[in-house]
Amino acid sequence: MTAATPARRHHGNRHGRSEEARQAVLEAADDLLVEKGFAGVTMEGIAARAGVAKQTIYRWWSTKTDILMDAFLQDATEDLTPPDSGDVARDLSEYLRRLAWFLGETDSGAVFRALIAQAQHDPAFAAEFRTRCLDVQRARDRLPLERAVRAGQLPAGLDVPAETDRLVGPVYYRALVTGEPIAHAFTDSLAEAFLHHHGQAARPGS
Amino acid sequence: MTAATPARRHHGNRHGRSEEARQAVLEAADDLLVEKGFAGVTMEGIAARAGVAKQTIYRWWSTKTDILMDAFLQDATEDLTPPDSGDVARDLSEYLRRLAWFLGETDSGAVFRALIAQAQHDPAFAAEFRTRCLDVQRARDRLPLERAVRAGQLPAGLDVPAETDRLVGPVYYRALVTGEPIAHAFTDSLAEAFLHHHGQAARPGS
Amino acid sequence: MTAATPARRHHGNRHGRSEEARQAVLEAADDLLVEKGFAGVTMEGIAARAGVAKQTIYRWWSTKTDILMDAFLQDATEDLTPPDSGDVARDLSEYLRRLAWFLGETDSGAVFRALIAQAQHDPAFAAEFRTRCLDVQRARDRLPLERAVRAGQLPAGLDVPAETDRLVGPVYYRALVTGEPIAHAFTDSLAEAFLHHHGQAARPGS
Amino acid sequence: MTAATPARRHHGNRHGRSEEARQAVLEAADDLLVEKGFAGVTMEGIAARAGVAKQTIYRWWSTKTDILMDAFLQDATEDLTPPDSGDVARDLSEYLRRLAWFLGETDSGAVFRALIAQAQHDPAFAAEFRTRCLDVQRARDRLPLERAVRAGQLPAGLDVPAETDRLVGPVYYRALVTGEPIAHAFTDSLAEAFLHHHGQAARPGS
DNA sequence: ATGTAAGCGAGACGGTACGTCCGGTCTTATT
DNA sequence: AATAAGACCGGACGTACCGTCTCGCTTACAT
Repeated sequence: MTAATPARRHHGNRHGRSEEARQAVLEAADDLLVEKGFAGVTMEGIAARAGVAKQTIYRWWSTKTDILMDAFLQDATEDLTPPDSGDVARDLSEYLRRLAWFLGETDSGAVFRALIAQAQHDPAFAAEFRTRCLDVQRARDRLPLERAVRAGQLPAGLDVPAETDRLVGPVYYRALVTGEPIAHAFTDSLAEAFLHHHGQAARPGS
Repeated sequence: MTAATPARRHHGNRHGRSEEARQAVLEAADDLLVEKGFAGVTMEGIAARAGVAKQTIYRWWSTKTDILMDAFLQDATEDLTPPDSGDVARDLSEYLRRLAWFLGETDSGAVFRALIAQAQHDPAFAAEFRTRCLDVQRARDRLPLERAVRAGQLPAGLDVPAETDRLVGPVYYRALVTGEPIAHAFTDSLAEAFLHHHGQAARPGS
Repeated sequence: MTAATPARRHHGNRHGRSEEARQAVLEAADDLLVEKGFAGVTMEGIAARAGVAKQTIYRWWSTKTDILMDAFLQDATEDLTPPDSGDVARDLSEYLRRLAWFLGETDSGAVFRALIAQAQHDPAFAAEFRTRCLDVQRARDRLPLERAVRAGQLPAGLDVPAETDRLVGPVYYRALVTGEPIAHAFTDSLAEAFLHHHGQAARPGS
Repeated sequence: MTAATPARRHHGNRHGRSEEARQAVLEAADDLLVEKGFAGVTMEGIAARAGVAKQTIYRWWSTKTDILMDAFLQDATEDLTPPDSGDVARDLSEYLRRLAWFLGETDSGAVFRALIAQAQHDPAFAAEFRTRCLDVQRARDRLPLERAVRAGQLPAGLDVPAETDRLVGPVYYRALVTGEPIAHAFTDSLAEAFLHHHGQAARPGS
């Protein structure tokens, strides 16, 4: 938590909510998802594991997916930050590998997949999810290409959002739809084909 | 319904199940999904709308997603058949357009997305879903490239499954993750980039 | 249960409810009232102790007091039947003693007091309680005087309901309001004063 | 309350409790009981209506019935004071009429009935209620007979408490149990029978 | 033709989780 | 030191579905 904050420890308080309770809820939700799967994430279960009253949960979140969104926002950045070596080829390739790992192997990635799944089931949630979570994620996904354009390594007129979708799309597809493990060869060749198509020769020693 | 079977109308039957009940259940599940969303699809609701006893549903299906899988298998082929004009460029482009439309606009597509979503939430279901539904779908997705290879329009050594994933991945990504409408320009340029990369010049008049 | 009915034992049934569940609920409610007091009678507690689902309770009863009414109706008659020796003085005296014992000492009496209490708190309940329980009880209370009138031991024009209230009123008052134990002397002198006032000399050997 | 205290309006106070808050709570509880019935009297509701913090209530009262007891003690005396004309017959008859009206028609009477009801549900409360409220009330109920004995209008050896219970018992019974309206004829004949039994002829012109 | 057995609509059952309400406790800032 | 405000934990409320069960009816085959 905010390291600056000294010992907290309070139950109920006129001014503001309990940070302790907030953390406990987010962690409980996260843990339950990983341990028992999405169906195992229940409001009752979260409350019990977090040692928190249901009312406290409903005071600050409206649904369990709302909680998972908060948990995701708190954790995702740690696991998934695009590298920035200055070399497009290397950065792109590395980022796609990292994205594949994030989506398929990490706890945050599991939360993310659960949220995307829920967005299929519930349009209202989908809208909120896109605003609060997905836009952040997509901005991260665009970073490698944006940097390369700024650095002059890619043409200035490049349609970065569309090109990003083409690059990361197959990775998400594998993670979400086929569920296959994603080998480095797969992501590397995605990067290579992209750079080749845009007149950027693959680096010899890649 | 199996056209051979004449008018049925029966309650109970020693030998074999009621085709009437089967159809009613599949349609009820489909309708509920479209009308009320995934959360609105409940066993009780299906039973009530189909005019069928819950026990009859449980006799033949184990979960509501099991029902939706049957509904999908019955409907999907009608909506999504790859074209076969003999021209790779034209067929590929057309198929990607059709896939985008299917995933984003049709009722069957909505069912498909719901099933993919459920596969995120439930690994056991995921396995069954992949065997029963996804493999069929992926086979369909591979058809254009497979035909082109057979016809000599693409190199014989092409890794068709991987290349297919790279082609359709961005379409699924748009449909499942971003939820954006998918313009023809997007799918067309996917096809074009693919053909260009494999030494197949885009047709002049495309 | 109707002793004639053979072995029952069923879970769910198109035709009619489970007698087993019904009994279990009534007994659980009764037991909880005696053991833990009125506040200890909760729908959850009844369900848990009866080994019954809450939904099953709500299917047949609307409130916990509704359950207690059924429990009362089933048990009260056993504990409280007016004697009929043919001698007014003896019967009246005996009945008042028995009534005092019933209200103050028995489990059924405790249920009855709880219901009267609830009737103070809830007018809608009061109406139903009076119709379903109290009228039965008052009819019982009137029996000794009615028999005496029929037997010619009391004047034919006697206002039996009003006289009954005057007789039993003090007993209920002691039981409900003061909570004091009710000595035989108290009820006996009630009977004696009543008979004396109506020109009926007290029996010598009472 | 303490009429001496001047105008107030304060939040917090170094010296003693807020008389304002006390009054507001008692009135809120009273009003809620009359408006919404016993179930509508909740600590939260009282606090909200009185514009008082829950903690303030809990500082001075332990339960909502504790509040209602205070409210009763504050109001009851106003509504129910035994008359003292010097004539037993008249005073007794008048007091029973007044008691019937108090129990059945007044707001204080409604509070009193609610407290008696609660005493059925909760033995601990019953004990406190009898000490703090009921003894006062019974003392009031005994007054007419006590005065008559002192004035020589009734025999000196009369068991006043028991006789009082016999007199008022039927009135409480009608008010609490049957819920019927209590006609003057009913109370008058109670008084008459009592006096007749104790050798006191009814006054001719009553 | 008739008995038997499987599938059927109906619906009660024991459960789990839902989202809400209230009870009582605690902390904070104010007066 | 007492107050208004209100967040906190706990637990009962009444509801919605879950998946299982029993029931009595309908039907088609196998006697």
